[in-house]
Amino acid sequence: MATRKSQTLDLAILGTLKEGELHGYELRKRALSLIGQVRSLSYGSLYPALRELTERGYLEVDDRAALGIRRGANPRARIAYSLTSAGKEHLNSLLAESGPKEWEDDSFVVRFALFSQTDLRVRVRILEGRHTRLVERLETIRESLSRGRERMDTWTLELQRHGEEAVEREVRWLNELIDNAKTEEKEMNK
Amino acid sequence: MATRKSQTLDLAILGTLKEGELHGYELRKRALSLIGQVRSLSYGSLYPALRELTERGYLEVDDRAALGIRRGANPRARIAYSLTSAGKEHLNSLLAESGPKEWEDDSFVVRFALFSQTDLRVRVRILEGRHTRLVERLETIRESLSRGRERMDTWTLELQRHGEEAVEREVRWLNELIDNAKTEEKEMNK
DNA sequence: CCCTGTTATATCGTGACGATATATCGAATT
DNA sequence: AATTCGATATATCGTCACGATATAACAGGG
Repeated sequence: MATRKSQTLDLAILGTLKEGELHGYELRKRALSLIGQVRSLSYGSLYPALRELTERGYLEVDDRAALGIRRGANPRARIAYSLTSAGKEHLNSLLAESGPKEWEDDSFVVRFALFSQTDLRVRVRILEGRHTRLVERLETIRESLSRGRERMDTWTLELQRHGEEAVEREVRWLNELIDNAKTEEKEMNK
Repeated sequence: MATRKSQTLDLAILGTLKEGELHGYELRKRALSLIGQVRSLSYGSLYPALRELTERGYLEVDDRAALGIRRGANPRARIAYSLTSAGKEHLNSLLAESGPKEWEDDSFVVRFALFSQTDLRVRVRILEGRHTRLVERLETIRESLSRGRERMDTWTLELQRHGEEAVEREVRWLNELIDNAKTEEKEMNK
């Protein structure tokens, strides 16, 4: 059994499927509207993933259309996938656990898009993790900027400057979100 | 002979090597300072690329250190790579030609970082190409924003909003750069 | 009743890269 | 002077992700 890696893709699929059963084609579109900004999602990744998640018991297949016959022959069969209860559990544990590379662009965006299904405390943890990561990146950039200053190519410099700005913006954005979340947290504890 | 695809990597390597001979390890660091923001560059990609570029005659190897003996056995051998004249030509043609996917993040960043070696007219073309591409992306985002409005998840919405802003900024940035370039162009024609 | 575009599932080859091995050197640390 | 440790440096291999592509059914405009 081809063991895939990317938990990110699993998350995206399971998270999208949380709101009801879907067939592959539609699933892809929905998932892309979540994560399309930073990731692509080709069928070459999607269908193998769907198959494996089914094998593992996280997904259930309801293929009324293509019952039994002509597997793999008839497109337009509309094979509907839905979460099993094990699948829901798995989704929850994925949402709660902190995987490796949790703060990478891909992973963060997916987790963020699924925030409405995520516990408030976990949300804060994810936001803060991303924050730390970005501040680190900012330091790296600034260091390289001050180190090079005179020696560096004009255009490389300009690129770096622009990159710095973008990261700064995202840090500020995160700050706001973290503030909001913490306020919300306090109000719930009252 | 393993034929690689990515012209982007070729560009990065040749462009970095334009300023003088380097060995792999150092080359990687320099190249990363150019494109590190958007791309990673692992040895698993770098060394095969170096080998192939050498085979194609674009690179020349000057391994004083590891002359003849113990190939592949001795690290620290400091194998220095430098551009051949064919390599310089190839670099120039890569810079001038418009490859497929010219406006992807990766490709654009590399081409931008090498602007000091790029003809002014080509610079403008690249900037404008990138501009069009981003405006398209912006339209897609906006469309999806207005289509969903009420129906869409709060967090997905917020993510999209933030993404929109980032793209808008980059468009403005490009506008400035294009203006500058065009001004420069006119002054040269006087 | 074509023709074109969209919906839909599915697979395959391969290129890219993470992980890892190996080894040397310089500079602290003891 | 011995020893540790991190940085320097080259190299390869297995495998995963995905682009490209095939197939075909359907809707609807002309």
